[in-house]
Amino acid sequence: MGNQKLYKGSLQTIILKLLESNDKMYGYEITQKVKELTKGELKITEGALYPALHKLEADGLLDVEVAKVGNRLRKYYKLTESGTKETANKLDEMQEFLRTMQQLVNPKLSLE
Amino acid sequence: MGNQKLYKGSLQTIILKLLESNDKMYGYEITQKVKELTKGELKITEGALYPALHKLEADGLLDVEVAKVGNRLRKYYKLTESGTKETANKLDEMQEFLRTMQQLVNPKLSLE
DNA sequence: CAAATATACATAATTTTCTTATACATAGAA
DNA sequence: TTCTATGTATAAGAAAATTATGTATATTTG
Repeated sequence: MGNQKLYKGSLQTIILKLLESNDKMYGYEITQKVKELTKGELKITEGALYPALHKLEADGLLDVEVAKVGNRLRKYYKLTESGTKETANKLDEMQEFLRTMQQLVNPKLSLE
Repeated sequence: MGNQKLYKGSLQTIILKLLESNDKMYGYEITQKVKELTKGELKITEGALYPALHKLEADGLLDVEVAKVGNRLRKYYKLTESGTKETANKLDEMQEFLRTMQQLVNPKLSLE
């Protein structure tokens, strides 16, 4: 907590992208994967993650499948068909955002 | 309206960066400059812009100077000393964000 | 000349998306 | 046995937008 350098709105994109790469994942696994990929720089908090997963599911972008491992619950999420499409859209939007920020922050680069 | 592709939290950085490049600007001018630099892709709405300017001013990052042009008001904003420092911080954070997103979205690239 | 558009500021209600704190429960390590 | 890890969840509140108005002057266009 407290070290968040993420702009708001990017969490959905991260979740979707991870599910595109990893087929199915559960919540806790996502938090660990993000920590690993960013070498600890970024920590996804549960308070942000679970509501986001629930929303993506409610919006029909994710399917959920409950598994019991030992005596504990896991909820595996995977992309639906429309989730796969939306992932592509979100990634495009992110590229667009990066380009836009580049134009604003370093206009010289876009002249050539 | 409606075409916003900005992640929340990036508007402050944009404003600060523009003021770093242009010394002093007024609100409407900022909206036009952003439109120009992004070739119309990005439109800063007043409902976001003016509260953001007021907050930056309240936080001591901007100074304001009211000018009368014809019969109309203009409020010119410029960076204070601490605003200049904060601009550097915000730009660093943005670079950090870009790197983090790169690690998450295209992990292959960060291997080399 | 009238009407539409551009210039210029502002705020209020609402929504989205976080942070922070709390809660519950099992499993493993110290 | 206590601390940490694993695993999910929600509630209160804050931050930062969107959307919709409101007010006023200046300019362009039909």
